[in-house]
Amino acid sequence: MSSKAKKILVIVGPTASGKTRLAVELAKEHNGEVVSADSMQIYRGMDIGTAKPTAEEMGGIPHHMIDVADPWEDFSVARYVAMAAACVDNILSRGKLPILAGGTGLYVDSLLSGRTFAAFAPDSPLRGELEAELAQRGGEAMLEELSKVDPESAQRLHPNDHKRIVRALEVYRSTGKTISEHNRETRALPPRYEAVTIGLNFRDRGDLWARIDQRVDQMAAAGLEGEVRSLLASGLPRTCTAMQAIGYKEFVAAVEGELSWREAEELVKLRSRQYAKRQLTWFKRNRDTHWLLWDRNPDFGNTRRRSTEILREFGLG
RNA sequence: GCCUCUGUAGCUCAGUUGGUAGAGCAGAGGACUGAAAAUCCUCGUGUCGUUGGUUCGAUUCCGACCGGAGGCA
Repeated sequence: MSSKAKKILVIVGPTASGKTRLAVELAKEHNGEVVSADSMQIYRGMDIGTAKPTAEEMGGIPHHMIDVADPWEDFSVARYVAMAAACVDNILSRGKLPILAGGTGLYVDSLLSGRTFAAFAPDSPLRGELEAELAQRGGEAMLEELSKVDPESAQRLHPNDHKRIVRALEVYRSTGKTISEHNRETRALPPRYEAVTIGLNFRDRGDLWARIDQRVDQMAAAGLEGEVRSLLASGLPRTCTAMQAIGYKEFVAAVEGELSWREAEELVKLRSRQYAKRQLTWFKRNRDTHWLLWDRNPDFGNTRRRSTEILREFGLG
């Protein structure tokens, strides 16, 4: 591994903010390849509802980390980082510019930070046991138990945050190390890449919402119902991670008659707006992001020029 | 036309035996280290339809009017 800084471009932003298109345009201009950072586009067979770029939208630019898992598989950040880092390194080794583009903040940050993950099998029965224990004893009791070994985490976590309580106990019981220790160690690691980050968003939130609504309408028109039906027909369990995706879980409910199609579509729009807000909360945390804000109608020409300036300042392009 | 019910936060509704009101959802903000499109936390003043009356005091009681739903002619 070379000590030379590995420079990459990162494009983040809420859903429907234009990341995919900007990434492709910049890849063409700067000899780049796109690495997706999207927790749902990794799944094969989930195309319409995840707004996966079509061959036409890719415009001949290689895209990585799309269609790398089957929907019934358990995926994870750890797996993402391992695979995505290999892609990025490979692109760099060929002298091209890696463009990391996606809306899953945890994946983006984990890849860039150099974070490592404890070596243990995530599919051990431990998690299920802990969940059962928590369901029986309650969050307070489990937090109290956690506080015996890891008071720091116990204090940080809310009794209702079951997922993270289980996770903290899981890490401790399977590695003998507390999650606080683990986090402290990984935070001290040097970043894996030197990144310039461009953030895409609309100046007026109402415009983003209109874009989201429009996109959901397009997904429905493009046949999301058929996609969901064939996933269900393949025997995919509806409790798997992939079926938690916005657009899929609501359409599954419609297929099963729990919601009308109209209600399902409205719910997808609502959940997408709420998701976009959470994404913004995450991305705003990075103070180094260069935000480029759209007016109602995105002007890609102008944004491409400004992106190129940002890349130059960073020593790329 | 008459009778009954109804009008409270953006929406659906509680409630105040008269002392100006609170939930869920929506919305806003935040968190986030192996499920992350997941998960979790915080935030509730609004002419209590309008207008008269009774009262120290009315969103609450009474009347009229306006809007909505239903019933009878």
